Amino acid sequence: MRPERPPRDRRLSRERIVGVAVGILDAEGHQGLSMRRVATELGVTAGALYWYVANKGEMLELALDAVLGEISVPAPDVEWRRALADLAGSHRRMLLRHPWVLTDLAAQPNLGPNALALSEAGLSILVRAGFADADLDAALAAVNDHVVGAVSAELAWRAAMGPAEGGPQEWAEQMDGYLRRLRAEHPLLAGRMAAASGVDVHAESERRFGFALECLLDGLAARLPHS
Amino acid sequence: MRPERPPRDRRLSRERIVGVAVGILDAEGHQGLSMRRVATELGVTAGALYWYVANKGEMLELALDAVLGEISVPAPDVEWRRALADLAGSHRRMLLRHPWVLTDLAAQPNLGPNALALSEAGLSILVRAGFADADLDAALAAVNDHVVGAVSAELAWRAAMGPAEGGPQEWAEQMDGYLRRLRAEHPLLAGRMAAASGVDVHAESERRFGFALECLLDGLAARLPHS
DNA sequence: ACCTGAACACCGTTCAAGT
DNA sequence: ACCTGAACACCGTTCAAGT
Repeated sequence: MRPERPPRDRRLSRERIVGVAVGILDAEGHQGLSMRRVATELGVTAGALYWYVANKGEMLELALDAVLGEISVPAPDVEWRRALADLAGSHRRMLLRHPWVLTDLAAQPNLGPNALALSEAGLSILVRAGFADADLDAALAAVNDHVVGAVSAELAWRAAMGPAEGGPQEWAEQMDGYLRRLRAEHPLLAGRMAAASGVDVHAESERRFGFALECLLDGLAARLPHS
Repeated sequence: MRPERPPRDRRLSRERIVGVAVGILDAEGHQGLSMRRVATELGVTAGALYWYVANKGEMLELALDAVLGEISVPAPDVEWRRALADLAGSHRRMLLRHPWVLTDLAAQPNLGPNALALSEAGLSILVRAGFADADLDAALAAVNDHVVGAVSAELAWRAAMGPAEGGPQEWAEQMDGYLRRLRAEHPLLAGRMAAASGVDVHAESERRFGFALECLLDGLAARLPHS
């Protein structure tokens, strides 16, 4: 009990900065992240960060590449369809852990070391499958795009279900009136929303993710040069 | 020449507000949008906006639904694969016109009238194709996710190519050193990047978009109940 | 080399007060 | 009903000055 806390490296560093940045982003999203907040969390003044980082944008780039490192690359002897599905699954789980990444992906160029390693891993799987040249690029893009798009939709769905404030009763009444109007103008959608009201968002999202991925893999397999 | 300008409705309205908001977002992205900026562009004080709009978030929601209305829905007698491809294409072009939408889609629930109409249109095409129940949802999600993911990747690519400041010479030298290091650690990626250096980003993005979409449609067709 | 403290030019939002 | 003007609590970023 002698030292109140272990001194734990009072010294600043890029690593420590992006560490707390990722922590804040995970907990509170982009809204909660400010240079001043990161600084105080490190027991330091805002201006001090600019010794290690050019600006907020660079800090975000570093945070982005840091979490890209969490994606696990399948072993090189796994069959290509399985390997691609595993890679996509790991990619998806990482995006669900760090939802703020999606907002960055659309804007930032994203050329950090982990991003490059990830692309190389995807390419090697598709080369093993038999793809080459322009189709190789298109195939990798197809899988990556599906992951990004699917997680984007899953998060939006979760956010739409989230604000169940005022008890489920008020929400149900509000939804009831909403559905009644909907049934008149958009009958198909109303039917699907009614069917979706009881499902587990997480499980259903995972099912849809797999469904589209299998469609995609079937389509890719059919386009293999000599098969 | 008598009146300096036509009086053009000095009165504020939700419509006029989201109109200039969309204009600013198109021209300068999320970074350029502020309540104060919108206000001065309307010749008014920032506080005045709060009479028509609860906060910045609501203004963004309205802007999002406004541009969703630009997507054109194919006629109900078009064959389903063609109809789905047309709808996806129109969706894609709208996202390329308003890149800021992608940042919103990941966060905002997006349940405005135009969003609902769009979902209904997609569902009706897939019902016509023969899908039902859970597969119907998954099929629609698959197509939408592909559009969102593909445009996201296209914009990131364009942004990465964009900052060709200091002349193409400096950029080429920088890229040269980069590629040399890349060739050692990531040979496949280095090869693809070299091959991509001369291509037209717009045309190649469109090709990849179509490639993955055809893969997806093949996969969907194979999963039709009785075919 | 590394950090503080203060400043600058911004934000979103609220709200009395005017008309 | 609709808008102003001022205020509040924030931002990112810079930069002299300290150590």
